[in-house]
Amino acid sequence: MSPKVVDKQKKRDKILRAALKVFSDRGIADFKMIDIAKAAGIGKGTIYEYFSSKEDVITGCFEIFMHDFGDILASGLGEKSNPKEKIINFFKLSFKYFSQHQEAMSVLFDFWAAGIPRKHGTPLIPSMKKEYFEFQKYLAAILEDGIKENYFKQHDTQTTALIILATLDGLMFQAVLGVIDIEDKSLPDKISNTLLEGILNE
Amino acid sequence: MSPKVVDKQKKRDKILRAALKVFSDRGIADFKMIDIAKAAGIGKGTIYEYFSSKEDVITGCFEIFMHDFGDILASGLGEKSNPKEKIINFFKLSFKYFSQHQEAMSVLFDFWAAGIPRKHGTPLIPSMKKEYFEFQKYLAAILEDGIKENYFKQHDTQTTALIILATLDGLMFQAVLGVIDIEDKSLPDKISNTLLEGILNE
Amino acid sequence: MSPKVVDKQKKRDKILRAALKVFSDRGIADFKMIDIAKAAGIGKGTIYEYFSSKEDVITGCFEIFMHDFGDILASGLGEKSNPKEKIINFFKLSFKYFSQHQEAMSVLFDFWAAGIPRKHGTPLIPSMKKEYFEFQKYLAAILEDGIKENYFKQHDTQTTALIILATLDGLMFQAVLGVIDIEDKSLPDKISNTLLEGILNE
Amino acid sequence: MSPKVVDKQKKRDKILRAALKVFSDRGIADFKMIDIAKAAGIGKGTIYEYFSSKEDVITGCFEIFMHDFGDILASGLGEKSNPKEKIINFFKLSFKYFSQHQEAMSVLFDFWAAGIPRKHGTPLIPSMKKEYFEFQKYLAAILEDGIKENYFKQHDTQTTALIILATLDGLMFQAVLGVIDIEDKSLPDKISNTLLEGILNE
DNA sequence: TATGAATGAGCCTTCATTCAT
DNA sequence: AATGAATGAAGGCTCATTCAT
Repeated sequence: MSPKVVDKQKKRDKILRAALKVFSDRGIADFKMIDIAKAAGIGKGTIYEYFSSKEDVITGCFEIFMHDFGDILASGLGEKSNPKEKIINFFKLSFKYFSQHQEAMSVLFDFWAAGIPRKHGTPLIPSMKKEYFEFQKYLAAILEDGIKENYFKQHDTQTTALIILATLDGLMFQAVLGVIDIEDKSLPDKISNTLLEGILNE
Repeated sequence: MSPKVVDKQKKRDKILRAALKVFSDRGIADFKMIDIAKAAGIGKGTIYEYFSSKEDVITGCFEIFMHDFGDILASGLGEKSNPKEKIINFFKLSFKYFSQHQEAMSVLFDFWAAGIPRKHGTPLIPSMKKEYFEFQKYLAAILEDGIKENYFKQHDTQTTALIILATLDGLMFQAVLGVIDIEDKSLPDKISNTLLEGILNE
Repeated sequence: MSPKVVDKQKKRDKILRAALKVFSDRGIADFKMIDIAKAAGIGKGTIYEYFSSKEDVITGCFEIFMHDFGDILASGLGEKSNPKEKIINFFKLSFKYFSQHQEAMSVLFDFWAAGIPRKHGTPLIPSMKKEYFEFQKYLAAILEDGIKENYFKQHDTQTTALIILATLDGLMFQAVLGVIDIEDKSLPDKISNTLLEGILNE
Repeated sequence: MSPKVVDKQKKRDKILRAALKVFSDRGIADFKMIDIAKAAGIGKGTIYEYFSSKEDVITGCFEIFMHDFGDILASGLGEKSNPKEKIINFFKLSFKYFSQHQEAMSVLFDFWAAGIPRKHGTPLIPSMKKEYFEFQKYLAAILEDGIKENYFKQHDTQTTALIILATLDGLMFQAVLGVIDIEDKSLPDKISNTLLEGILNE
């Protein structure tokens, strides 16, 4: 009488975790649906019980990635009171997340490429710009607070926020390439020294 | 040496220019060989007279892109004597290049994604890391000069070079997304103020 | 004998009625098992408690269709004594049936196509020819009676029966296409005038 | 310099002939694209150089079928002057065509089923009704001529035309089922005797 | 040298059927 | 008995690549 009961959300999540692993190993440009099925230990057709298409898996994967990353940031948010420390902490938390989720790091740039608007067709991840603004807002708020607290000079916080984000993004790419090591504990301070001195009040 | 060779080279280049346009419009993940043939105004089979495979076109395209970009940097290299100006100039020249080659900007991140090493298979652009080191060397040399000239503090120039590169890369991504405008003439100074103050000697 | 068996039969019938509706809406070539389940208000798997396969549902559906249609004919059989009226009545009863079962009308030609013998494989409805002979027998008997009663000329009743059946079938197709309207009460007489005059005794 | 030249129209036609054969052998509901490729002696992908989809092949096949059949009718059109003979000739020509194109006969009823309008989706052959009206027009014109020539009684020629068409269609179905034999030379006269006497002027 | 018709490997997706609950 | 989650066989279609012209 009662059919098999499955936690749909949980299984969807399980598939997405498998997908992330596959994306990381083969790249979004190259993976096959069967790869994900195998990685998730399920049949090929089962994926389509939870996702409508290949693209839907990619999009879903981006969403949990953003969600996870957002959680990490939120969890470490209130820890520091010094505004400069907060920014450094942003780098530290980011490094920590990607250090713990190596797969996410490789995939990040596939996501980027998939988020770029094109003359032809809709990008796979149309929400990329919106997501970017969220991060900008997050950092700009910290900078604004820093100015209010007289810790930072008066300056264009929106642009600085973008520059900080740009640096993080670029560093993540270097990490993926193997040019830098995000486990290197001295890195956040070096970044801070290069990036933030210009906006400090003497 | 013979005119035939020159012609071959010229046509190969023509195809690559067409390819870059196509990559920009559709993304490297999505383009078809026929797109390039149409864009180049030639037959589908003709591409294979100049390239051994689809991958070969992508790789070739990355090469002319790097070559072009290198030329721009080299051409503007000697213009400034002030080390800080040299770094700012690096951003200015980069912005100028991508401003003049909008297609290249969209494709940049496809190239990035194609350069990431994977657990499975060889990346499409295996030379990415090597190229990255070239840029690092270029910037580190400027920074070292700046230290010798007592313009910059003593500091870890290799890491600073990477941070500067990271920022440029990240900003390019923002430009592609439409978050920043690289035509904005105030941008290089803002970047310099945020990035370089920390390493300036008072 | 036991109530269970009756229930089984009843539910099987319910599924077949739902199937007929689905066949009508989507065509036999296009329907899915899930469509029938939904139309019957049951689970997908439940169909397989009553039918061994998709083909079995189609066959079963054809059977109830023939059964229903046969009932209609049998019920109206004895009403007329005039042989010509009996033939006209055959058309009238057929039109009445399909008028009351619009779904059956659309499906009729799917059944036809499914009844055609092929070089490759067995037709879905192998009994089509046998069923056809039943109708031929039914009509030929009426015609033979008419000859005995001196109402009809001596003629090849078997062939005439087939011609009458052919005309009915063809008209049903026109009705499905929307070329004729089987509700049109003048139609049976027009048919009779065209079809039967040739065999009437002056 | 000059590429391979192919008579696109001829090859398209070749594929359609192969398709008709396949439809006949397996039915439209059951055939695979690879069947057609094999029957045409070409590769699977080649079909898609000439047709956009599986459906497009079916539609194209219906078109050449109608074209061929129209040609047969047109070729035998003027041969008879007696209006009754013209109608009989219509049957004779139809029988001749299907006798010479056995494949077309089996497929006819697949086409029919594919022409039926459905509540869900567009029929594969939406032009079926339009085609039907052409035949009706063709026969009604012959009947009208017969009336003018005082050969036929005044009567509803449109309906008679439909009844004649209906009979032909139904007979073709019987032929496919193997109930009648269209090679039987006595058949057209029997049909005429049953069908047309009622509209003859005594 | 240039071409585009031909090809088939390969992959996404569907859906009839199964079976654990 | 009833269910619907799971499955994988199957097939339509794409497109990089080849090669006859």
